[in-house]
Amino acid sequence: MQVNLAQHIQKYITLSDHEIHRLSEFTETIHLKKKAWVLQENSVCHHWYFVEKGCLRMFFINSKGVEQITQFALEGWWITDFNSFLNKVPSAYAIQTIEASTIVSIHQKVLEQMLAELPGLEKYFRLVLQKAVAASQHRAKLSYEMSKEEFFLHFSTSFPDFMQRVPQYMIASYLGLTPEYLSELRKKFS
Amino acid sequence: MQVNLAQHIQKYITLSDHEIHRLSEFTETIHLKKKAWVLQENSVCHHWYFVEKGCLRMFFINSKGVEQITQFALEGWWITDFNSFLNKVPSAYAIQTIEASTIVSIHQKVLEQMLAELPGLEKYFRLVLQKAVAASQHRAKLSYEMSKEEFFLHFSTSFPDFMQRVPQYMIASYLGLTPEYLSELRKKFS
DNA sequence: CGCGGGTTTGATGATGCTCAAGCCCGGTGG
DNA sequence: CCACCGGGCTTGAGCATCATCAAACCCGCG
Repeated sequence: MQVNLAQHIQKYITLSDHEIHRLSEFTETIHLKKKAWVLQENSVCHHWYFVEKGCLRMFFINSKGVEQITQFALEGWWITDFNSFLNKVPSAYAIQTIEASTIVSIHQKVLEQMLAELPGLEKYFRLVLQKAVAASQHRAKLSYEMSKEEFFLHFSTSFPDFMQRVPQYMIASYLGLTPEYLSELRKKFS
Repeated sequence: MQVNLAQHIQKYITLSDHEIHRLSEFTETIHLKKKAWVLQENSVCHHWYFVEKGCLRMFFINSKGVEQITQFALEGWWITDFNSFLNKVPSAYAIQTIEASTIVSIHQKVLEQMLAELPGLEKYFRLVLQKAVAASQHRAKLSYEMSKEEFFLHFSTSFPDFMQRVPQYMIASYLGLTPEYLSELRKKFS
């Protein structure tokens, strides 16, 4: 699966040829292999990343020294640490590829320049952010109303393909449960 | 405490007199008393609400029939159910005032009209949404890394004034713990 | 073929919920 | 002005969910 950024934008707004051209100048397309670092912990996250192909994870190291995944990003998703991105403070997170991936990166300052020059793009980013907030509201609701068992079941029936795509311990981390307990649940529902 | 919408916008972008004027025509300012309904469960949430004064809560009824609060909105915050707002589907949430409040409401269609006519405002909403995503990332991180006890302590030291402002059972609901357990924690740290 | 990361298994235990009861206190009606 | 009422907060016992820890197992890869 492959998602081109310009095509993705055109699902939300119409772009002129000029805009498409300028877009490619403001952004940088990067090919990465498996387990490559996109963002190191403690460095400022100056970029916002769009996944054209592959899969990323964002995580931090918790007080017990364990990697805690807070987000995945698949084809067609944007990802960044907004606190670091907006306030230029060191990020508490790391971002890493799970598979070989192609991502489009845009620097925070360049984003603002681009939007100043191509204000028509503002709408696209607003719409993308609206969807992101909708998604995070939905996820918060699920975590309020479901037990870990229900959450696991919901996730595995909603995204069976994704379950195959990434290692179990990453799913466990994202779902906020231990690999041992995930294993128990898998057994229970197999 | 009172926050005027136009002033709030001007913390992010500059507005012309014309824009300020048009803004007031596209929006509606509403005065509500305590426990007034802003959004009823199962109705479509056509509006996005800005709190000028007072305090709102957004909640749903969980499988046990208990109100589960997912968000508060204080002065200077926007609130809506984005899934309902964007997709025009009935909302799973209700929104209600906690105190007598003044809110500014904008209809989804009117928002799009307004932004088409006043594209300079796109940037404001993008920035507001970026901050909203940053906040939800932060909250998700806290819920991953903290026990309920730590989460309670963090919240009560971060927002001591807010703890006074709303009933305890609402704080408990928002923090995802039972009133009984909150009471136990309060005792422990008093 | 052996190593090592990932997964499984099972015993033990803590966190935080449920349920039932009592208490406190502000509001309302007599 | 007082008695009562009821919503919210507290207390405590018992218990479920899910984590921790240790060990074994599995299997792909060097």
